[in-house]
Amino acid sequence: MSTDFDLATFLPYRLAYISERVSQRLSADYGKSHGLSVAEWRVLVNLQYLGTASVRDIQVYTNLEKSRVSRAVARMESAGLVAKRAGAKDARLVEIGLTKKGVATLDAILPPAIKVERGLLEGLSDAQRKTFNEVIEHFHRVLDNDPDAKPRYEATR
Amino acid sequence: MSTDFDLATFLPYRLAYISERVSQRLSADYGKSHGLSVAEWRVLVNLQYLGTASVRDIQVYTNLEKSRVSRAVARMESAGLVAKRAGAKDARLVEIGLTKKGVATLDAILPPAIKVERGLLEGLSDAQRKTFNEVIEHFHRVLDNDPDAKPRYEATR
DNA sequence: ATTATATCGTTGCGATTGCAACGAAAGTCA
DNA sequence: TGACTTTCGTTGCAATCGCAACGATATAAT
Repeated sequence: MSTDFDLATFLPYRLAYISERVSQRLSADYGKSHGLSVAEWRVLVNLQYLGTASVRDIQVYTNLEKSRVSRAVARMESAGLVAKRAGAKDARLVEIGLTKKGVATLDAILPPAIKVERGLLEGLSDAQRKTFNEVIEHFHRVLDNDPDAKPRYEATR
Repeated sequence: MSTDFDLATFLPYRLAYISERVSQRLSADYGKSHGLSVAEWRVLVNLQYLGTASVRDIQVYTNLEKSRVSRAVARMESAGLVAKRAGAKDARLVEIGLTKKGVATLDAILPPAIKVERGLLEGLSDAQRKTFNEVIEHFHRVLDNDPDAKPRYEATR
């Protein structure tokens, strides 16, 4: 029977497409200039926000799979951007923090990213921005109540 | 100096996160039941929409890299979902079309996907939906005018 | 016609991914 | 204390990815 279906107007596709495009634009800055991957970018940014964090912390905040975080951190350690040491209280945890070089990289990388975001939001009214955020939050709530969806913050994945 | 920066409120991250979550929810349906990847799902859906298409057509419509399309089509051919034959007019092109099995799979896969979309959009006012689409379109326009962004439809990539 | 250029689809390659399994280190309960 | 369970981070593995290079075909230029 196959109903006529246009991918271009399909919400999940539209979300994926705009998301990819924005992400690609961001990495045009931090990828070229500093050779960072998306995962590494997210980890870097979160370390600044969290100060010191375990792999698990980062995993939750960045919504990245834990082996991806682990490997991103390993690469960044080799690159001298972060430092790792065994947890003081809990030896299972690893305390990860930014090095000076990491902070410097962050300071070089963050402004252009913020600039891109500003460029995207410019020209929108406050009402439009507000509604946009409300709608996204609505999507999340729908998924929160959907047993087949992944939880918003997942412990182990 | 590192300004305080919260990833959670950063637009590109919010887009990536909701997009991932929705996509994950979708594939919970078509992935489990039919073993399809995201690429294969998009190709399948577009073949129904386009009728017969070349790799290049699909590449443009689905916004997937061409080798990804090529491999997705190859896998789907092995699975008996699509049929390939050399182009009649232009021998460089490949004419790809759905088989009966492909159509049947599509008919099994599309309704749940549409249902998920409906669930997401339910509870929103028409005004909210309209604004949401306008905002996304605005993002695209900003990127269209950004020389560092990837074109909306790219010829070869 | 011949040469040069462009397009299409596939494939080799190295890198990255997610998943599952694992050892190490807490935590729980008797 | 000792046995069992849970949590944390890493790693092996197979699958997938994007990029670049390629052969094949078509188009353009002279």
